[in-house]
Amino acid sequence: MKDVRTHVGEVLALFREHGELSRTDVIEISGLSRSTVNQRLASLHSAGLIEEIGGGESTGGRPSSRFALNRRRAVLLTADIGATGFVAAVCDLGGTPLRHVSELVDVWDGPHRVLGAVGAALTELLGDEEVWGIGIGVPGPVEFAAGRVVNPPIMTGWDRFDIVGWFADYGVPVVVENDANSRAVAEARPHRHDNLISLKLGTGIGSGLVFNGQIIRGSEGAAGDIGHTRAAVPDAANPLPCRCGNVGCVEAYAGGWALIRDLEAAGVHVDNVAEVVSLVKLGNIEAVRLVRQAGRVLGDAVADLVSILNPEMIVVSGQLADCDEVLLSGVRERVYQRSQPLATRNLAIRVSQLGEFAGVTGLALITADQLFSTDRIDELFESLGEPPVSAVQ
Amino acid sequence: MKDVRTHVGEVLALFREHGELSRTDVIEISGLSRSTVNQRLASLHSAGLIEEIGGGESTGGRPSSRFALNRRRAVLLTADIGATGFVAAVCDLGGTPLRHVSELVDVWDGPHRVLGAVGAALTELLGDEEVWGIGIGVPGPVEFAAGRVVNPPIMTGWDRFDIVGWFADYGVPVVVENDANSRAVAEARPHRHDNLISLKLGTGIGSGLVFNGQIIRGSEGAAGDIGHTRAAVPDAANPLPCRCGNVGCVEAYAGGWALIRDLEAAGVHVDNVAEVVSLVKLGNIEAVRLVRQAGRVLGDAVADLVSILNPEMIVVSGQLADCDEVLLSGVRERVYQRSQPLATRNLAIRVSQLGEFAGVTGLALITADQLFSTDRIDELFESLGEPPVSAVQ
DNA sequence: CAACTTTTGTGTTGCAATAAATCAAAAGTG
DNA sequence: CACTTTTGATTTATTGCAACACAAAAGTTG
Repeated sequence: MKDVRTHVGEVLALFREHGELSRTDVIEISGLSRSTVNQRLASLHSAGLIEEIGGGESTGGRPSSRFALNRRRAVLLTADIGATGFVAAVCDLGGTPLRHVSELVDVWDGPHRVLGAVGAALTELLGDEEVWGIGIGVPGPVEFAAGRVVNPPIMTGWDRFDIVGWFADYGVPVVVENDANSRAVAEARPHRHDNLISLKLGTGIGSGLVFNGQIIRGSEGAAGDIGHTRAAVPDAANPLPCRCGNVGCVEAYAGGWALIRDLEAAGVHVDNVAEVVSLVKLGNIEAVRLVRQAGRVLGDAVADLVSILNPEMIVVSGQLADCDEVLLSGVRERVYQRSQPLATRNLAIRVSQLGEFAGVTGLALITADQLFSTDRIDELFESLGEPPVSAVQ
Repeated sequence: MKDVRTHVGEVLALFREHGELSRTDVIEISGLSRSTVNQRLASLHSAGLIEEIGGGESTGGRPSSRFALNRRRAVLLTADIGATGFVAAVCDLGGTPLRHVSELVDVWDGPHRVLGAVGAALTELLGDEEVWGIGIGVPGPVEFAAGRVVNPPIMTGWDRFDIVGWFADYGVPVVVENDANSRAVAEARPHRHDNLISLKLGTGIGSGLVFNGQIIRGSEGAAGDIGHTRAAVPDAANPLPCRCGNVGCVEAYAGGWALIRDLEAAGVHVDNVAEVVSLVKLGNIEAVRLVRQAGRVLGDAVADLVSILNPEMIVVSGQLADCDEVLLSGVRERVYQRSQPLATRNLAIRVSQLGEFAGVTGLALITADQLFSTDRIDELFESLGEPPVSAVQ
C-alpha cells in the first residue's frame, strides 16, 4: 500500500455530516470502492481523526464496526464577545462546549484589553489537549476572509485590528465571525436547516442569516441588520429617535434599551435588560404590556423578512428571548397576519435551546469547517506528523 | 494516450468563468500538470466544446494559442414567461440571445395554452443547431429541483404542472426558474457580482436575490417577495388595500397597477404601465409626481433590504425602469438617508442594461450551469458520441 | 453443534489518470 | 543566422483507485 493521504477530506466530511457510519455506509454514500474506503478509513484512523464505536449490530452476517469523528482528538478555542462581556469555551471538534467561562468586559475598552482577557480565560480553560483552531465572535461587521472587524458602529478602536495576529502564537487557524452569524450556524447545522434566521434580542437587535446552508454576510459583512430597519408603528409621523442617529428604527421600539427607556418613563425603575425580563416573569403589568407591544413591532419587521427570504425557521435568542411567549405571541400574530401563506405554511418560530452556548457552538462549527476544508485538510494531515501509511509493511 | 474523459468538467468550468485562456493560463489556475491540461484540452477540443482563438501574442518566445468556450457548439432554448406575455429566445452556450421573439399571452390561460405557444415560438426560432438544454422562467414560486411551480398566487392552473415533461421530446435537461431569479443571475454573473438584488418593476413588484454567488430561493421558492412587504407611508392609519388581499403593501403604493389607479383618480386616463411611462417621459406633471412618490416608497423598502442583506448592487428592470432617474432619484434618496453608512458605502443602484433580454439571458446561464455541472458533464460527453481519445494513433 | 449463509475485513493485482521528463516547434532577439 | 524563450507533443513513471479473491465473524438451520 502506498501513501494514501489525498482526498481523505471528503470521507471526513461524511462523518462530520452524518455522524456514525460503517464501512458499508461510507461506500454507499461516497460511491467509492471498498478498497479505497478502507485505505482512507485506515488513514483517518491512524491519524486519530476517526474512532471505532462499538456495538455493530448484525443484519444476518458479520456485524459491522462503526466509526465516527473522534471529537476528542483535539479542541477548538472559542470566544463569543458581546458588547458587555464574553463567553469563552473549549469545544470539541464536533462543536460541543466542554468547559466554559463568562466574564464581563466592555468592547469599548478596545481590542488589547478585551482580547487580553479572552486570551487569559482561554489559557485558564485549556487543559493538556491539542489546540487545532480558534474562533472569535464579535458584535460587528466582519471581513471574514481577512479575519478582522471593519467599520464597526459600536466597537470603538477595533476597526481593522489584526485579531488573527493576536492569536498567532498558537500557530493554528483563527477565524473571526460576527456573533449573530455564529449563532445562526449553531441553530441551523445540527438540525440540517438550510434556510434559517437567528434573531438576537438583547440590548439591541441583530440577526444572522443562513441560506442555502451558507452564511449571508453581504458585500461588507454588514448583513443581518434588522434592528435598524423601519418600525411599523401607528404614530409614524413622530418616530422615536434611535441610538444609531436615525429615527423610527425597530430597535427604538423593541430593543432592550428601548424597553428600559419606556419602563422608566412609566415610573418603573430598571437597570438592565435582565431586570426587564424578571419583571415580565413576575407578571408586572407594565412590563408585560411593553414586551407584548415590542413583540408586535418586531413581528411586523420579521413578517417582511419572511416575505423577502422565506426561511423555514426563525430562532430567537438573547436575553429577551427568556420572555418566551409573552414576546413570541406578538411576533407570531403579526407574521401569520402579514406574510404570504406560502411563506408561512411551513414556518416555525421558536426560542433557542442553546442559551449562552449558541455563540461558541457556532464558532466551533465554523472553525471546524475551515480546518477540515478541502484546502486545509492536507495541511492538517501533514502537521499531525503521523508517518503516512507506506508500502513497506 | 488512454481515455481521458473524466474531470474535463473542471477545466470547462474555467473557460466559463474566465473566458479566453491559454494552455499556460489553465495550468496556473487549475494547478494541474501540463500533460493533464493538454489531454483535457484535446478532449474538450475534439468534442467541440472549446475552440481555438487566433491572435496569440508572443511574450518573448513562441506565441501561445488561446482557447475559449465554443459558444456556438449548440444552443439553449429559453422562454421568459411573464404575466401577460413571454420572450422566447435561442441562446448560445455563453448565454447570449441569438434570435428572439415576444408574444402576448395570459398566464391565466393555463399551462397548456401558454406552453403550447412557447413551444411553437421556439420551434419557429430554432434553426439547424443542436439543442442542449431548455430554460423556462415563470412569474411564480418554483420548486427548482422538481422543475415545477408550487402554490403560485397568480398562475392559476399551473400548480405542480409538469413543465419539464412538456419539453421531454427534446431529450435534454429542462430547468424551471422564477423570472426575477433568472434576471438576477443575468445581472450578477457577467460582472462577477456575488451579492446583488434585482428589482423587477412592472405591473407588480418582484425581486431576485443572488448572494454568495447563488440564488436565494428560500425554503419554498417564495423568496424575493418585496412587493408585499409593508410600505412606509405617513398615513399608516389608513393603509391602501393591495391586490394580494392584505393592506399597506409596497405594491399598493409603488406598483404599476397602483400608479394606473392613482392616475385615473387624478383624471388622467391610462390603459397600462407602458402608457404611464410614456406620460412620465412626456413630462406629464401628475405622472411624474406619482412616479417620484412611488420611488420614495420603494426606496424606503429597498433601504430595509439593504440593511438586511448588504448587497453591492441593486439593478432595476421592468417597464417602470424606463422612467430612469424620475424613479431612481426617490429610491436613492431614501436608501442613502435610511441605511447604515457601511452598507451604502459601496452600493450602486442602477437601471438594467439588458432590457427584455434579462430573463432569457439568465435562464440560459442557469441552464448552462446545470448542463456543465460536474454531475452532468460526463453524461453530456457521452451523448456527444465523439469517440474518446484513444491509445491507438 | 456443525454445516451453511451472509456480511464484513484484508490483501493482491491490474488499470487508468496524472505528473515528470524529454524532445520538437515556433516564435522573438541581437 | 545562431540563440533564447516559450509552447506543443510524446514518452515514461508514479500513484491512487477498483476489481477480485480470500479470510473472519457473526447469524441460521437441520
